[in-house]
Parts: sequence; C-alpha cells; structure tokens
Amino acid sequence: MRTHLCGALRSDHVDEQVRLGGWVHRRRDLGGIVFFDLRDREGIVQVVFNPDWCEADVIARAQGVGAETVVLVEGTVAARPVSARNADMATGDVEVHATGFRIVGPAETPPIPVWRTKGEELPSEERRLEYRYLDLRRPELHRNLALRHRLLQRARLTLSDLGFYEIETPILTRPTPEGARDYLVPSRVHPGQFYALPQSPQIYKQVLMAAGFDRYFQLARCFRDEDLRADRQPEFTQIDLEASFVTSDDIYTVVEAVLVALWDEAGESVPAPFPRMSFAAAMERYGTDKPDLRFGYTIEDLSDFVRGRGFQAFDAALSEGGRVRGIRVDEGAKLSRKAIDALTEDAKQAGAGGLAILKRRGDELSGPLARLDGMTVESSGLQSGDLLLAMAGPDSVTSPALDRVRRSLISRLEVAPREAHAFTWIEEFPLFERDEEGTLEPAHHPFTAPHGDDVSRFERGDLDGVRALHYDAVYNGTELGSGSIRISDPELQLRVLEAWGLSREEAVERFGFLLRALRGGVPPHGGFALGFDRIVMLLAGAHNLRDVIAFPKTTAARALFEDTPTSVSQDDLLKLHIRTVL
RNA sequence: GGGGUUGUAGCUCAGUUGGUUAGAGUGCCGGUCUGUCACACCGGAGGUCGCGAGUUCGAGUCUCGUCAGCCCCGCCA
Repeated sequence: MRTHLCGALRSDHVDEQVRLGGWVHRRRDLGGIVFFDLRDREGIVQVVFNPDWCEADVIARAQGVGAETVVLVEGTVAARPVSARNADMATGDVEVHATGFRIVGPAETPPIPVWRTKGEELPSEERRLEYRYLDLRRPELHRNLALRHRLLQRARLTLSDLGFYEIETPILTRPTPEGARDYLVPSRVHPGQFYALPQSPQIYKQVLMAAGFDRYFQLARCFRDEDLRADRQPEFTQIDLEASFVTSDDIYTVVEAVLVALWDEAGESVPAPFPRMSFAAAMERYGTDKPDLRFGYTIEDLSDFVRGRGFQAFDAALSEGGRVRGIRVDEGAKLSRKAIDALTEDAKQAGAGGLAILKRRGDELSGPLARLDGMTVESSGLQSGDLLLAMAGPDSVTSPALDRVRRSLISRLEVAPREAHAFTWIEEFPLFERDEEGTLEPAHHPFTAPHGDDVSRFERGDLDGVRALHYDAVYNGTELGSGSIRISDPELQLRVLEAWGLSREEAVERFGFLLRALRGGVPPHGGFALGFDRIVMLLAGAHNLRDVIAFPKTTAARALFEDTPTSVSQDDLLKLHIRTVL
C-alpha cells in the first residue's frame, strides 16, 4: 500500500515514485494549485497538486479535503524550487508531486485542532482527554510515546543481559488492608469474596526468589486507589526487580546499570556509581529524603551561634529541646523585600513559626538577627551581600520547612545548577517512624530487613532507632524508586509484623503464604522498583504524567475518553453478589 | 476529606463599576486566487456565558450551592 513514510523523505528520494498514506495536516488552496501537508508517525511532507502533472478531477478532490482526513497519495518526489524550500521542516527540501490520491478515512471536522496557529494555547486538559485520539496525533505526544517505547526496550535488554528473567505475576491478587487502598475485583464464583489489583508485585517476587529464579524483573503495572497529583496516576508502571544472594551494593550496581542505560537511550551520558548519603545526613543537610544535589545552600545548625543572645523565640525553642537551623545564602542580600516575604510565607505554610533573617551589605548588618547580643560584622560569618535565614523548632518542623525554603530560594535566585544530573542513593532509612500522635508505624513495607548493626536494638524492642536496609534512588530532587534487602528469616519476619501491630494469628492469616515460602528455604534477597512513568516524564521533558501515558486518568481518577468508571446494571451486580448502597 | 484556581462560539481567549444587540483570532460554510507553508482577499453562519437557586428594575459580572478540569495539603505500607 505504501512505499515510504512521509517524514522520511529527503533529497536522496528525488525522482522516486512513491505511495504515501497519512493524515491531512493542513491544506493551502491557491485556486489553480493546491498544497497540503501530509503527516504520519515519522513526520510531515508537503504534497503539491498542480495541473502541470495532475488531472483536473484529482485537483478538484484535493481542494475539498478536510483536516485530519486519511488519504493515500501517489506521486513523484521532487526537489523544491530553491525559493520555496522550508528550513523548518525535516522534509523541507523536497515535496511530492501528486498524480493520484484517494480518501481512505474521511474525517469529521475535528473538535480540537491537531495543528494550532502560532501562539494558540493547547486545548483544555479536559478536551484533550475527551478527544484523546486527536490529542495523541500531536507530534509532541508521538515523540514522548516513542521515547517511552525505546526506554521500555532498553530496560528489558539491560536487565535481560544482566541475567534477569522477565516473569509475569498476577493482576488478580490478594487484598492487603495495610498501605494504600486496593482496587477490589469481585469474585463471581465465590460470593462475597474479592481479589485486589496489585499495589506492587512485592510478595510474588520474593516467592520467586524462594523458588530459585535468582534474578527477576518485570515491567509491572501497579494500582493504588489514592488521591492523585501531577506525578501520580492510579495505575502506573514500575521497573520491578529482585535478586538473590545479594547485598545492597549488588542492587545499587544493577539499578545504576539500568538508569545509566535509560539516560543513555535519551541521549544523556551520566556517571556511575552514584554517591551515597544516609537518611540522617539528608535530613540534616537538606531537610528532605530526596535532596536536589545540583545545588548548594545546605542547612546548618545555628543553635550554639544564637543561644542566649536575647532572641526570645530561639531561646524558647532551644529550651524545649528544639534547634535553630538555617541556610547561608551567598549573594542572597539581593533578594527583594517581596521575595523574602514570600520565603517567610513558604516557611509558615510548611509549618514553621517564622523565618528570621540577617543580611550583610558592605559593613552593615540588617534584619531581626542583627540585634542579637554581641552581633558584629566579623562574628556574623557573612560576606558582604550574603543572607542568613534561620528558624527554630523541633527537627520534625524545621526540616520540611527548610526544605521548602531552600527549593523556593533556588528557584527565586534562578541559580544555575552545578551539574545537569545529580543522582544519589539515600540509605539507612529508619525501619519505623512516628505519626502525628506519636504512634510507631512502619516506614516502608513490612518485609524490609533491619540494618545488621541494629538487629540487637530491634530485639530489645528499642524500635525508634532501628535503621532499615532500605534505599532510595534520588535524581535532581525527585525520588525515582526505592528498594530494600528483605527479611529472609521467617521468625524475624513474624516479629516485624508483630511490631507492626499485627497479632501472630493475623500475621499468619494475611501473610501466611509468604511465611510458608520463607520457611521452605529462601536465599538472602533484595530488590528495587523504579517509577517508570516518572522517569519517562523527566527524560521527555514533560511536566505531568498524562503527557507520557497514552490513556491517562484525570486527577479524580476518571477516564474521559471512554467515560470510566461507569455504573453497571443491577443485573450485572447481582451476578457478582453485590448490592449498592447509594 | 480540605484549600486554591479555571469554566463565555467547535477551539484559544477578551468582556470595565451590575446596564442597549456578548466580542476577537482561529476553525467551519460560500466565493476569488498557479508556489504556498499561520497562503491572501471578500462574504456568511455559529452562544443553555458549566448547571441550579438567590439578590436586583436589570446578572456573563454579585451571593450560595453543585458539577467538571488543573494545582497543592492530607493520603500514597
């Protein structure tokens, strides 16, 4: 049917007879002569209908063809007249002199444009999702999904070469009351019973290790019924992997190989191994477990610097066991009053009581902290033009607030990043953390092994300080994925589940299948899961996940194109033994 | 669950302090046009101002509710 793709035609093809198929992108009808741009997956080429080579009835039909109509074109590739070349088009040196054409896919006038006039905004997100078949025709989304395809293939190839088997795990799985909410699937043959869609293949991959597959990976679809964000969809794809007889270092090596390969596929060369940082150090220096290491402006402990110098709010916080922490900002004195107010607002929004500042210009200090007892230009430690931002409180307040202030500061100062790609491992996470009421909660899933040095602490029941063999891969302030070394001792697994708040009976009821597998002889094992959609988004330069997923959901978890979810008939529900209570 | 924001022609948007017949660009329809590439030019059609109440002599504009999109907080073991 076709001999070439539209976007592939170049000067080498001049004088060749071609048959093309594609969508009419735009039409320019000059009366006696008609141009249109024909678009396919590879790109766009100009087709010309001219009485010099074209029958009158063919021209007449070409004049009437509407945008987005699918046509077959027969003709000759010709070099354009020099004055008519288009440097903005990849195919701009040539055009197709059509001798015949046929409409094979008539199109209604499109409700949203595929081609937009210069300066015209994209249609609303709502329209784009409603008419997804049109929105997806835009070259930008084609590029994103083409990149996604290449990254998927590269991930497969890389892991396969490293000895990983791609093994599929069930989509109909066992509900887990803990963690994220499950999407439930009713069983028809077992009245009143339900499957759940997997939040991740976590337990299955551990069972595969127990089964001796040694190394597993999967491009796994995962489902979580939680509220959404620009970077969160209810169903998403993970590059999920697990390996046996490994330590954290082995997992780092594998994940680094995958990430380096993916970045390479996108044309970016990045060095491995990645630097490592403990969770404690990340929280201390950056206030977050996903620090953006492209920038400085690290957090400092200013408690001793300000203690007892007549600043009431600081001394109060210090006497309550808090600290005073802050950020020294080179050249920060140039920030406007308005910008500093905005930073203060950021700090308050993130939960801080306020933001105290000290500014040095020449030999003059200003700002509330200038009134500290004994404050002098020398003792301030600031260079001319510098700014010091400080806040007081428990770390649980100042860390997130200083993280927020730091990120806001970086964007307001428009500082250039020191490097384009800053990967880092964050490790030694706590195994448990306390929620707002002070109740101990597992920080991750309950299969994460305690750090070897902290096992005795765990045995003693001193859970607060126990570190986990859990690690995150962080890139430019974004968490790409996380993983851990798993518990392979069934007794330890039971005790962790108990510490998690489950009775022994409950633990066996919910996780018995895993415990049985562990008792059956399991190697030490661990793994990782990378958020694939997010990686594609970063590498495509997209700003939300919807632009790298062919058929995404809205922030209310609805699909507008197919209008889903939807009600079903009472009859269908009855067959599933379900009654609605709306 | 909470907060913010947006909703006006097929699409992208403007619409002043509440005041006559709600506008522009583009698309669409008709016409002219042989080198355009945002083709140009002439003419035309096209509106439940998201939906529902309320205030008012009068509501696109003010108030309340509601629906939908987007962003954020909670949530995401």
